[in-house]
Amino acid sequence: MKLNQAQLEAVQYVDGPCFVLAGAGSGKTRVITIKIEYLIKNIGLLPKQILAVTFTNKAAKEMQERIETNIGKERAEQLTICTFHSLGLEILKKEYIRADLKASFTLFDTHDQLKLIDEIASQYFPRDYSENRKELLENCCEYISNIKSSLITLEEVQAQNTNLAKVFIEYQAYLKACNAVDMDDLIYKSTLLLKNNEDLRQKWSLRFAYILVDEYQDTNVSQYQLLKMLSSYYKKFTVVGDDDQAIYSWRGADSKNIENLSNDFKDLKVIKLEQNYRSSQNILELANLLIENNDHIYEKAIYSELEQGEDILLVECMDSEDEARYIAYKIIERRMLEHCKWSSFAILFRSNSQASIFEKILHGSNIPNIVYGGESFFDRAEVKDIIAYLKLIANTHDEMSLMRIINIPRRGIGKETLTKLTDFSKRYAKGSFECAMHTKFLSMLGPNEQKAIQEFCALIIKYQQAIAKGHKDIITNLITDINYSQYLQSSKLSDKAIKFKLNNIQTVIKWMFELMQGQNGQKALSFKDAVNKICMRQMLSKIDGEEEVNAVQLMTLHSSKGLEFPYVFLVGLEEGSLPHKKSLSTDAQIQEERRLAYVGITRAQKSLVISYRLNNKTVNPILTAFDKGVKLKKSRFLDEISYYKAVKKLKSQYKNANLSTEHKQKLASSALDELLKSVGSAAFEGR
DNA sequence: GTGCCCTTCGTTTTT
DNA sequence: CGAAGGGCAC
Repeated sequence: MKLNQAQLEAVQYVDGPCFVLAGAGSGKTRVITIKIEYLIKNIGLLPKQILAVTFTNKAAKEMQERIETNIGKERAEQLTICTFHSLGLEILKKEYIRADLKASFTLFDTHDQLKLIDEIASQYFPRDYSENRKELLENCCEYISNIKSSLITLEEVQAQNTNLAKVFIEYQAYLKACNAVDMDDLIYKSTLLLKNNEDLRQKWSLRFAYILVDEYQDTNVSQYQLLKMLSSYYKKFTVVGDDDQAIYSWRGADSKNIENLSNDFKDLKVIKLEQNYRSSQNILELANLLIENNDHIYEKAIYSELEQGEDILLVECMDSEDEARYIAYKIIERRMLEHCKWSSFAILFRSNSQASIFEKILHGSNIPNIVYGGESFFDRAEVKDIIAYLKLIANTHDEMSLMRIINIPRRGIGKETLTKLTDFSKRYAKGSFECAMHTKFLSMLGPNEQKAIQEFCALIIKYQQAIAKGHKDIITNLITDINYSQYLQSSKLSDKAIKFKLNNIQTVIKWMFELMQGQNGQKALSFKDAVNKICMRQMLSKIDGEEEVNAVQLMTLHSSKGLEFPYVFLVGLEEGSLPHKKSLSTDAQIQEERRLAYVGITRAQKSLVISYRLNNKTVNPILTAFDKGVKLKKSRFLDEISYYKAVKKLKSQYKNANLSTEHKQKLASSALDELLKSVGSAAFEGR
């Protein structure tokens, strides 16, 4: 496929800063990949001089693969294609001394972070803490994250002299004591580092002769500053973005960065990509109608030369279960009409919690499905445990991990001993692990506790030494070494649950192994780097070994960004759900919710089904009492797209009232199951 | 120090 | 209802 005029211009403009305003489905990823190829083949840049920043790991991986097919694996591997966060990690890894870290620094994940903030907040806000802890915690987290994403310095925070500021200062101090950084620090610290040190700025900006940034509308102040500093020598970059798809303002992203760009770079070249190659006319028409209700920085008009396409369906459902059944039915219907992969279907929702009902009904209907994202895997106790072990081995200063696992499995180290340890560590201002090995500390304990502590420390050190000697495979011994399965067995769980948990642990171990071996053309990582990658949720293979499976894709609107699917179901279009009830108060919030809906609609290539529920009845009748507003109201976004005009057909066949018992039965999971069997599901596999 | 029972809560998005 | 975490009793 050839490039159109605008795309070609975007690829060939290499003389200075360039902003590509790329509407949904306008081939922006293609422009980036082809531009990289162009920079190497026509401009003569070396692959290692090029940096491409994406927003998610998934996008980075995809881009890497695409480029590989264009310029060959060997050259593609020398490119730097990563997220802002991994770039930050890279910088901190190289400049750890200047960043006031030890080489073995590790990452605090969201759990560690929350626990720590909880602890600190309880000291500074004792009253609020007992009254509305959750809200307080949320505020503190938000505050800390805001400071970092807005690039506010520690000195500036200190000057605020508020309790929140004190929480921030103590939080940072604790992280430092743990020789750890949090997610936001990866960008915050590396940006400050380059900002305050001319030599480092020089060094890093010399390294990248050309920088490309995808999803630019979702960058925050710190990320933008980082881009500015990294490009300060050559001043050549291309950022690609679409203000209509800005959906991360809650994370500090600010599409004002788009405006700043033209202020900061007077010679900025702006190129608009307005032709959509993804969606049918009907889908695009609907998307445009919706997004017209938002404010825009640059006007743009997306158009498509594709066919009119199928009618968009708007489906009214009784409740979630009906909605899920209807979708299951539609999927099977489609598969009977034409050959298509399960993975051609996507179900998109506002929040992760909406996934489970679809998962359940699809599963009951023998429809393979995969739920993307959702932190559930990393929320499991056994996964947190094993990761804590890995983190502690990588970095013995990590107090959070130490405290988590010092008595898991049970070693007879209880509250008493831990209080002693904490006190000792405070008194001598040393890390707990160091103190735990101190004879003076050990002498304070009874013989059993002494032995337990010593054995624990010896275990950690044993692994550290083995890893230092390069025995990568030793981590596979860790689980047996600590007797984790025995620990699980003593917890009177079912055999099935134990097996499941052990399997989860094996998954983590497998990731570690893969990362350290360097599979899929990735370079082999050190133990410590592998641990950090896992903390960043950057593993090579999927959870449960589910590679690119042929299954219906279930995901949030946020994680659907950048993807496309032939058949899309956009579900739960009700007030409170989309727009979300927590985002109703300001117009800016509503606009962001509207963009979310826009992102959802524009994922669809051929067919789009939008559904909403009439009732909030959950699977659980008792919960209905809890949700006393049983009736749901149609989303305002549905009014805005005035479906009598844009949506060609209003399908209300699924209203409960109109549905005969027989019909309903047919739609029930068991019937779907039979329907599928009677046709022979094997006939529909593949293509 | 461990284990069990009780309360609480279900209200968003992710590197 | 069901998970998860805190508190309390052995």
